[in-house]
Amino acid sequence: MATEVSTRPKFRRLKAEDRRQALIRATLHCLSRYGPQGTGVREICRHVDVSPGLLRHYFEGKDDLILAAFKSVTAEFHAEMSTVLEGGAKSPEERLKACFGLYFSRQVTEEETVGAYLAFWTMARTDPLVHEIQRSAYKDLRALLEPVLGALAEGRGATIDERQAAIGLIALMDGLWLEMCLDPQAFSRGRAVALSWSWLDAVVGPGRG
Amino acid sequence: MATEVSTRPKFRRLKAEDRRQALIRATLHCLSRYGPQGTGVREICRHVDVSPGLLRHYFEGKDDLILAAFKSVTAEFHAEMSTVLEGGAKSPEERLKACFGLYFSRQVTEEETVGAYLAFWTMARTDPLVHEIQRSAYKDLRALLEPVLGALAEGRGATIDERQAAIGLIALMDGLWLEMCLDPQAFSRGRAVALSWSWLDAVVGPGRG
DNA sequence: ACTCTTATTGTACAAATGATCAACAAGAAT
DNA sequence: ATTCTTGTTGATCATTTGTACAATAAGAGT
Repeated sequence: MATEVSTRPKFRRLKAEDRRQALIRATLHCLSRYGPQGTGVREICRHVDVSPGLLRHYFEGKDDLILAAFKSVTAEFHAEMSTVLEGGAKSPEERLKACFGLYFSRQVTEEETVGAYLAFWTMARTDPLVHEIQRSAYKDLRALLEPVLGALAEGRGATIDERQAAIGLIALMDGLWLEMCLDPQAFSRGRAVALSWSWLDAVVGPGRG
Repeated sequence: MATEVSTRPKFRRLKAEDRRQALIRATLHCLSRYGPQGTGVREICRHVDVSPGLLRHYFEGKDDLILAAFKSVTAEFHAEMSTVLEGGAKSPEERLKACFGLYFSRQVTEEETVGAYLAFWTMARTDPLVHEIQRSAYKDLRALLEPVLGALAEGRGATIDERQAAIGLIALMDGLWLEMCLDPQAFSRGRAVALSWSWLDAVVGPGRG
């Protein structure tokens, strides 16, 4: 019997960007699942099967990692919202339907984001960097929604204040989303979507329902 | 010169309930101002000018204290909402106006509650006890709103699903409140109130505006 | 004055935290 | 094969955390 001298590698070297992404994903996972308390350097690195010391090779520290995670989340969300709301050919109704789908379906079901957002919002209150990300993410979403709402109103022969309508819709969606995450049994996903639609109908005039 | 033998007390003994309340208030203050990270046993007790050890005399531990703080907040909020929404003689419009006043004025201006709520919501995702408080607080608020919304609709000759309307209004208010707290410059308090009214008008039919 | 209850203190301990860094080895380049 | 770069390790440090507890003294009752 041959002595197993084939020393298999004790670890694998990953490309810088891959490792970064892995660490960020693990951070989001911990933040969502265990909250800020349970999101320690060791816990994060354990999820990537990596030594705690490695964190500092890719990030300046824990805070920097969490900041990067927030940036990642908002960027991804904005990208998805972009493709959904700027879909050129589709009608405003279709775009908004897809928007509601993003808001109420995936994020809630996977249950992988609420905890992270709660953590980010908490940090945004004391950390200027985090606050700025939150601020611009909100502004970007509003900017995406305004023209769609304008088009919807125009199509229905109504005149609205796009800015105000966007603010209202975002608040409604955020509120529904948050309460849905905090207690999934409070009301169904379908009701959240229906409430969003009825709000729209009320603001821009009823569609062909 | 008389030697100042008058040994003034090194500390004052307070009535149990007073000390409890003081500790709870300090906890909320820290939670709001510094976030969960900055809310340690030592920091809390420093705000009450009390030794760290005293905490365990009134509470089973830090978690118990925070739980008590959450109970306190929700109880106070419910009490205020009760007096405002159940005001017998007043019209539904007047009651809701007062409700908006509570939601958007005091809590936001003082800026003493967002941080606490974010912390509680975070805990609610992992701690069943906290989750139950959050759950019942939501249910209670909804129960307070439903009859008022029903009366408002009836007064305007409309028929609505009170439950659904309450869910929508709460979500809208929570969303507006949250975004207002996260970035006070995003929109004004007046706009938040106006948006709430326009939502109501849209749902139950326009009032004499 | 004296006693007695107990609110309050202050130190100390064990565990967990984020950060540090010298040593190691994987894998590409030669 | 050998060298070289650097991604990775793992033990360690200084703090900070929540908790425990024996000692102290405030303040009411007598």
